[in-house]
Amino acid sequence: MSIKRVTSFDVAKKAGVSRSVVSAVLNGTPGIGVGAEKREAVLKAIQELNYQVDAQARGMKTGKSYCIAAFGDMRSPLFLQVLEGIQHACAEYGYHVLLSGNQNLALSQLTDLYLQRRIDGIISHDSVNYSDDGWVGELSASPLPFVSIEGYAEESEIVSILVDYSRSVREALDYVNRRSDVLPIYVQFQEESVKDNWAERDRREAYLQWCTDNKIQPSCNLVHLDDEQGVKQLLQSLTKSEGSTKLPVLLCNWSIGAVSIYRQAHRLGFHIGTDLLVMCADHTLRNQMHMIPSLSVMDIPYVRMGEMAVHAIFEQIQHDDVEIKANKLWVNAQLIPGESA
Amino acid sequence: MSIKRVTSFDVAKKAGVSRSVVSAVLNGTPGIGVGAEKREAVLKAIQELNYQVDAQARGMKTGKSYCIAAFGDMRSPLFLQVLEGIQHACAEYGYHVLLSGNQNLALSQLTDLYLQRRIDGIISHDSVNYSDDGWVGELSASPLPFVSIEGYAEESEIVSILVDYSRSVREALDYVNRRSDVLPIYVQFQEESVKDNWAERDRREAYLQWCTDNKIQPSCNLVHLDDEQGVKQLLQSLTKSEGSTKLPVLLCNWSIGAVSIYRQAHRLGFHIGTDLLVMCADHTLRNQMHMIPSLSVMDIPYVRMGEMAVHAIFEQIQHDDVEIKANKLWVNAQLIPGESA
DNA sequence: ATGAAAGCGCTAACAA
DNA sequence: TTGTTAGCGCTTTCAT
Repeated sequence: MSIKRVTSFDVAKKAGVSRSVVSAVLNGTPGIGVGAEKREAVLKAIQELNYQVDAQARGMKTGKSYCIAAFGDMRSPLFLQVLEGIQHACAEYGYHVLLSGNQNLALSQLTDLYLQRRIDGIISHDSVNYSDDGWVGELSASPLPFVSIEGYAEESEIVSILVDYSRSVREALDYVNRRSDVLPIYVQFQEESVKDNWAERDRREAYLQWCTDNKIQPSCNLVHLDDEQGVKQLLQSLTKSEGSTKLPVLLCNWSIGAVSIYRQAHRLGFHIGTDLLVMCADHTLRNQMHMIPSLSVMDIPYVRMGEMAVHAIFEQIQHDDVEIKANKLWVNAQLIPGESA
Repeated sequence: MSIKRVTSFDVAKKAGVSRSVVSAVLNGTPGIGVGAEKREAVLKAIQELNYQVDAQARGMKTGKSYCIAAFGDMRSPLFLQVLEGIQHACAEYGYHVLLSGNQNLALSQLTDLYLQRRIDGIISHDSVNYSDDGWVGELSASPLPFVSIEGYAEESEIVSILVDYSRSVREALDYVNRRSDVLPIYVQFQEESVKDNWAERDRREAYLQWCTDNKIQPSCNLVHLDDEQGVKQLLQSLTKSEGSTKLPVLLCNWSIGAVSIYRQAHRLGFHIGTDLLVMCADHTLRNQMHMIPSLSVMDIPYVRMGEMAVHAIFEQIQHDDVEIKANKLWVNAQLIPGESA
């Protein structure tokens, strides 16, 4: 037998009231008034006994667990930022966060978690092109609130927090364009596993549109992430057109691409920041300060996206009456200037 | 009223047995034999009804929650690695992870969490010099299993997972020393907020001892992290002694220090990897691949440390009989070679 | 080997 | 306004 737990009964006894009064004081149950002195007595007893409600017992009654599950790729540092936001926002609601890395846990198993733990909601950090029809189906069959971060962009049923990538590109371009005579060149790095998706399209098209608006001849380059030769050739092509007085600026979609560019520039003897500017439209690698010279990037506010997801979850929890509303929440990347552009 | 839950009663009814049999099948309760056919029937009913035990109800009976809490700095990418290990190992035990960032939650509040949620254990990711006497006291008063990662090194009561920093330095030195005629120079970066601690001492002393063993004149340098001048002077001092045929190797305690070194080397026109080698005795920044040239580092296996912490927790849970045992578990850093050394 | 029954601590409907 | 009571779903004696 373990140590005796302090229960609401003990509190009630000490305060000279019944357990329901204790419960009412704790939960502020509407429709039940509690006299001021009684309330004081209860509060005092709680203090003195160091009473804490048993979340499991409470959950048993209410059918809730006061927990939300966070699901994402445990190897991606971005997920930690998301978690930070989730944790922070949940704390405000008195909720806790149950971690569900997607290494060994498939999304479908989350349904079981829901059944076992009575999770009150799920926040999933997905890749930008992610969408799972099966999951959408399961979800619509259950009353479990769900919010995706970065995923399900084209699935209007699902609430998701999305980044306005078009805008991030425009802001980046406006930033580099503050210097006169720059020639922005877009570099879209690609990876086998990541197919073209709306985010890449948005960025590319924002670049093209911006060039049109600013009467600049666009140059859009697709390069595979491992393709060192490709980057090298791109850099060399810049030298050829050196006749132009314009300062070339490489704007790349992923900050990991900057590593390749720096590497080749280093080999070719180009000085980034003077011969050539570099700017990244995202900051996935979080290497802004680690690059030399430091990188100018558009930082994506993952922490805030985590917080927003929590608020969106609670909106679903509270208004379970079906309202017509936009299920997509958009956030903006923020410029972090560095020495590279 | 929400959707009716499938309970063990439903399963029992469908299988034509009583609830206790269902429970016995589920938990393999010792001392209770269940006939083969009955067992089959129960299993089949569970399948068909898609029954899942209610963790809260179970927890209520057993006094456990099948959850462990993970506590750490949500802004440090290292913590995510730890979480990955924790999550992974917990899954094997059928446990879940409750996240407790230390942003808004003080360690003392964890006690409340324990009372509320009946947490079965706590894993805390601490800084290397961390130790909180008050917490040690609270802990000894409660039966709550606790394991610290990187903290409480000098607190023999507490179980902690620690890194053998001496060894990481020796391995790094042996690695650079494979080339003939290198001159290893130790650089200890310092930060206001981080005082000298056992880990720094271990590294420094391992360096000095190694130099003695290898009959090399040691050079141990303390530099403040922001002290660009200091790094610059250090690099310049290397040129002066250029008369020596030895290739200087800077071994630094933190991989963040490499950024400063690269930056100054870049300014002074030194080529890292040829004029000068650089090696880091840890990999806190996780910038191995992002540096140009790529960095040689000793990587600390935080994922595994997380897993080990979970195993240590379960050892405490299972053997609650007090055994005499070593409370400190040591792990080794692993060499990741790069181009810098 | 199996079933009946007693709670775990809480909340909410109801009775006073 | 306050106290009584009936479960929530499970595990675990204790009888059978």
